Amino acid sequence: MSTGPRYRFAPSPTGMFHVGGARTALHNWALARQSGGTFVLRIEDTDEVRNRPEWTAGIIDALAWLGISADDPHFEGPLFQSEYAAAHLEAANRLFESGHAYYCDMTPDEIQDRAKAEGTTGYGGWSRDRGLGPAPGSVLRFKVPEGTTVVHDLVRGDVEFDHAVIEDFVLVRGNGTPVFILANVVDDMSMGITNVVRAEEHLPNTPKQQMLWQALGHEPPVWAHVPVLVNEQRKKLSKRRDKVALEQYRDEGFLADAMVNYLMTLGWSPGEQEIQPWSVMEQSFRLDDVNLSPAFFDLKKLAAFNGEYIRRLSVDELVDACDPWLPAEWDRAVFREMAPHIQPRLNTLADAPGVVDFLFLDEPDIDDDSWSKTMTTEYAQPLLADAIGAFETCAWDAATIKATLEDVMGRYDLKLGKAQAPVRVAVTGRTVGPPLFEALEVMGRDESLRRMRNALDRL
RNA sequence: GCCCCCAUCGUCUAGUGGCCUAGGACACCACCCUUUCAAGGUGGCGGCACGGGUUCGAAUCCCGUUGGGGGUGCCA
Repeated sequence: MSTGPRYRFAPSPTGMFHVGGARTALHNWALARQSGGTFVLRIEDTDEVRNRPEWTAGIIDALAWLGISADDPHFEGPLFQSEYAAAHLEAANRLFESGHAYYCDMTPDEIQDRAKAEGTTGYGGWSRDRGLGPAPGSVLRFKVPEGTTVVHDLVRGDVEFDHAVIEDFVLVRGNGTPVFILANVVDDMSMGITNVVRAEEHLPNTPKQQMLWQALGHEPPVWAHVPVLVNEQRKKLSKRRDKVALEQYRDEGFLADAMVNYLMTLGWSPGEQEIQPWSVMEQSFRLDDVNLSPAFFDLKKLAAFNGEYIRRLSVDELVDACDPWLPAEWDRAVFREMAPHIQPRLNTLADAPGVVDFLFLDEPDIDDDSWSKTMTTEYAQPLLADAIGAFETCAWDAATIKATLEDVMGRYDLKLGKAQAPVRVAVTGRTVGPPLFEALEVMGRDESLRRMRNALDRL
């Protein structure tokens, strides 16, 4: 095990794995690896009603997809918070014994009523001096001392919080279970975490957690709060209304490398060239350089990155990558022949089948608009007939097929752009698609001619 | 309401007092290339929120205003 700094990523398994979480994980991963430290994965599975085992598996799978997994010696875990419940309660008890915390038997309703009566909001520390002991239904609250707490944040600098505005927060619920703020700190302490890098939404928790570290007799970790990711309305990305599931992007044919690269450009810049391999970004990432403003998760730019990464794939890599999106019965050898031609036309791997499906269907799926646009011209029928005649005997390779059609179209005073259209629609069903002559070559003379004759019959 | 954070093209960013008539990328537009559509090439549009300071000099420092965000749970 490494002796360097210990970072951690501590998601809760309450839903699909969030792209924001993915970015935070990447930050921690880069920092841990560049410093020869450790990345601890801790699953915070203490919310019994919202937890689901499949979400935990989803987190681990998604991280592995990004390249963060136990295969790497810098990775430690997964550790499960639920297994440390005894330590959380033991810490809570120590806090009570040392006078840093006290019990309170007021219900939420009673607290609200009293606050209303006194014209204040929140909890007023009313049970501080009542000397209550543990009892069923009572909560343990932290006794926030007077003064201020300064959080030294590597991204934001020093942030000062006045204790007067921090109420005595709950550490242990009435049902005896610890809350996040306590469990999180106790685990970080016992796991020897030295650096906490997380999203900005946790910044308001930080003074409370820092007080807990100190009350428990430890030096707090180095903090860093990176800005949140937002949607087009500039609201924090939410699982409910935004498309945030990393799994979903994977299933739609986004490449892990593209996703990783894009995520890293949110709130940080890898330099003049923003398309960079992970090996480079991992070493150059610095918290000092992280932006302070929320960043919009832009699907269009992600897609552009993805297209760029797809174009950089070798043909073999592309064919392999597309495989999960291709119907099992499609001939991979045929697909492979077309792969180089569709490569620059793909934004996602999931686009692949739709671009070449005509090669594998028994009959082309004729698009009505395409048909009416190209087949209603006066030259469509004679040109198709002539092309069929010429194609019956010419050599069957893309260059010759092209030359043959060019020869035919000369009789109609057409440019290639116009002349290829009826053939394209007859064979592929659409006006747009991969290069036609290459597609014809791959499809073969017999099937190409059959489709052209069928189209001719319809005219 | 209260606390905290933030503010460069539509978006992501470079920029840490003079290299800035503010650079790049995505998006958008035009042209070129072209076998349709892409890809590629070239060019264009477009920004330092506002007002005060400090300074010989400010996108960069300070203050205020405005605007945005996060948090205010016996969720995490």
